[in-house]
Amino acid sequence: MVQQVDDTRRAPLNRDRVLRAAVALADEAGIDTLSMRNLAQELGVVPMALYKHVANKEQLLDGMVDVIVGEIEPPAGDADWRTAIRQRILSARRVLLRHPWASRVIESRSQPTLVVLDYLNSIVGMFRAGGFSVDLTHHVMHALGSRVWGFTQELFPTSPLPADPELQAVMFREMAGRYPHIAEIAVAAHDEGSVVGRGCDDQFEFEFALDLLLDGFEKRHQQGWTSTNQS
Amino acid sequence: MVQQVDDTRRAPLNRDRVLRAAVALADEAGIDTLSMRNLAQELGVVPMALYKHVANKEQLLDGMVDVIVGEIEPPAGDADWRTAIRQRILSARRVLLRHPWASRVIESRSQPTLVVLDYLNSIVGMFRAGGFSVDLTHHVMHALGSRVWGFTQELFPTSPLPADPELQAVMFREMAGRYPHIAEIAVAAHDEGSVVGRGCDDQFEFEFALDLLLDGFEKRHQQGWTSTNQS
DNA sequence: ACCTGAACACCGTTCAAGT
DNA sequence: ACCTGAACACCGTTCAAGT
Repeated sequence: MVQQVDDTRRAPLNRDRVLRAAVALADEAGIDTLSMRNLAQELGVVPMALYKHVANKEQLLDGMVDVIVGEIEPPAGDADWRTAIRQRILSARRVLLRHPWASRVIESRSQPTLVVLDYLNSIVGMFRAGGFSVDLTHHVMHALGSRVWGFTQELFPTSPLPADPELQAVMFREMAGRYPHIAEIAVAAHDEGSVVGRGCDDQFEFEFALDLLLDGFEKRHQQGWTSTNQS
Repeated sequence: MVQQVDDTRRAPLNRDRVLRAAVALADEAGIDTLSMRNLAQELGVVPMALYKHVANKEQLLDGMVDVIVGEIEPPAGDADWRTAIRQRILSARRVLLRHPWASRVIESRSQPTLVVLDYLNSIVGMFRAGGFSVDLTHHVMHALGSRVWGFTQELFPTSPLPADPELQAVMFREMAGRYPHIAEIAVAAHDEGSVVGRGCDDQFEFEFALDLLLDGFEKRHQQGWTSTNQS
């Protein structure tokens, strides 16, 4: 039995097994726990054995992003540009929600991989297929920014509230005194009448901003906007 | 002379001197070079001496963000909400461009400091003063995201092009073959007729996206949008 | 030729010994 | 009581010694 476990672990390593183990480790233990040393231990090999399949840690992270991109659904062929892009981005978002570390890793990449370029190229192509000019498509991709991956840079990560409800109330009263405007919109986050902000509906916020952007894209497209003829 | 330098360095440390030295070190040598050990050396003290003024490295980074926020211009009192907010955000952007490490550090914070809350509170207040409902202001702040700081999460940092123009041409031809849509919009980045994308006008892209968002905010405000009455 | 243990050059932070 | 050197528990990666 122990022998069998050893055999499994000693199954020949390859790049794919390394990457999948890295994704699994990051999913389970968090990205901070993902070190070359920990990953090697997880795979039952010596740390240096990893360096035969990835040149260094940066390339490991690149490969992990590629695994994630592979999980994004291909575009629905029949829909108009707006719904097709919307669906694709929301699919990317579902993938990122399954892998909470992924947005941080994506942000940290300095060079896109071929797989990433494929994904971006296909999104760009969807705007072009929808009749967008090269010029407008360019600016629209910039405006989308990290939202093509399905994530927004939040102002600050939803700070976990203290468990003690009394302490919550104290914190909230302090907030309301010093930061009345923030307190106001924190309460507006939900309409169940609770006094304390319990965090927001991230999905709603994401779609609100995405649709607002798509509205603007559509309008400029219809108006024949170009970077040189704008008012 | 040497004595005098030593005296300067041994001037009593305080939190402010530590933070300013950290900002200066990050500006000059990059955020990766900013370690507690390097910072201490820069200040001519032993590493552990820093821990009397900041609890740990996280708090040092928090303090550095506070320094940056202090450089953002206060709001112009007389303008309408749209121009006032626009000006403020573009001021924040100029600050961030002076401190290239700042956006990454801001993103990495897990709890906003009091100074950061002050800044955000004042932005929220600007929407409220412009007549925005609490509800709409809430969603609008989310849609703005990191743009209230004056930065966009780029899809991938402008990868420095190889110096060799011949190598550039080869790379571009490969790109055009594999990623025709990306190649197309890369060329559109500028109209000087060069074949190779030389990076984009970041300021133009930022303002394009910001104005598109502000347009959308204005429209929804005028229409009396609420999260419950939307079509 | 392949594999890998030890070592290198770093981290942030703890802790106990020295003043 | 204050200050600080040494040490701890980590990193990613190099390199040379062992098979």
